Amino acid sequence: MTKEKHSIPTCECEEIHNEIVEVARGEMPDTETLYDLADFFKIFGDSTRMSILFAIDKRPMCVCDIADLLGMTRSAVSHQIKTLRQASLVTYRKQGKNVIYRLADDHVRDIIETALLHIKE
Amino acid sequence: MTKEKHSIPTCECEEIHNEIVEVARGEMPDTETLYDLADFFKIFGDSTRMSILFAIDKRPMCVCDIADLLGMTRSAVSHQIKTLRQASLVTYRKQGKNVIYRLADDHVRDIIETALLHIKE
DNA sequence: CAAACAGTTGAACAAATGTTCAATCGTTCA
DNA sequence: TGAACGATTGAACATTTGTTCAACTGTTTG
Repeated sequence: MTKEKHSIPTCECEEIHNEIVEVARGEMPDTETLYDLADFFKIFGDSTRMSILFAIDKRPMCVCDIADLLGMTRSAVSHQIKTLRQASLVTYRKQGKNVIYRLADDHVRDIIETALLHIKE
Repeated sequence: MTKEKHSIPTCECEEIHNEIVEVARGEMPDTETLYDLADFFKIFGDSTRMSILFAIDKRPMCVCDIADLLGMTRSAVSHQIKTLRQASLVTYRKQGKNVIYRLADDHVRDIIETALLHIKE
């Protein structure tokens, strides 16, 4: 694109803390880890998905039950469940015509518990 | 707006687990908590904000330093920092012309640590 | 005081995300 | 086999979200 206005559009203040910036740069996680972390949290960042996680927390349920419980269409639930599956937050088991979903492991509960502590100051 | 197609657009299967749904309904957190939780996680669900959190984790820094470290404009950093401040994830201290940002508390580190465990299977 | 600079803000634009709708898949069971 | 049903999927649409740009605040310092 060879488009340049003033060479770099970023910070140009030289006066402060250049050593600190360099040290911090060396300690940053690699880009992929940062994206993976963000993607992981993105899953929790939707109240519908959060509801689904709480719904199946104690009692595994099928899509139809979840839809009824949360007042959503089955389609919407299915779309969100797919997201949760891809992030390995839920697993499933087929049972007759139904697909029963449950939480994948205990990390999920731990993370939500810690978050609850934080938002209650 | 008085628009109704088939009374309710949700799940209508009656065959399964109505008791389970009712019990689960009684155990759901209230709506506000669900939204607060989702909003809280939403903050972590962006790689830029995640980078900022890691950047200031060990060493408090000013906006200018962060912008330089992450290759962003000061404006973009400031916008994101505002989000982090509103969620009480960072605090600041004025120092001369600069505003030095730091992590607010240890919950933040705990949550990120647990997430790191999860994404590494 | 006025210039310089760190930082903030709002509007506009572009990209990502969630829900709906309709079509489809795959099991079950009459 | 074929109808019924639970579940999934893709495309379209509306909403949300992040970055850029330009203007502005407030503090420092010559």
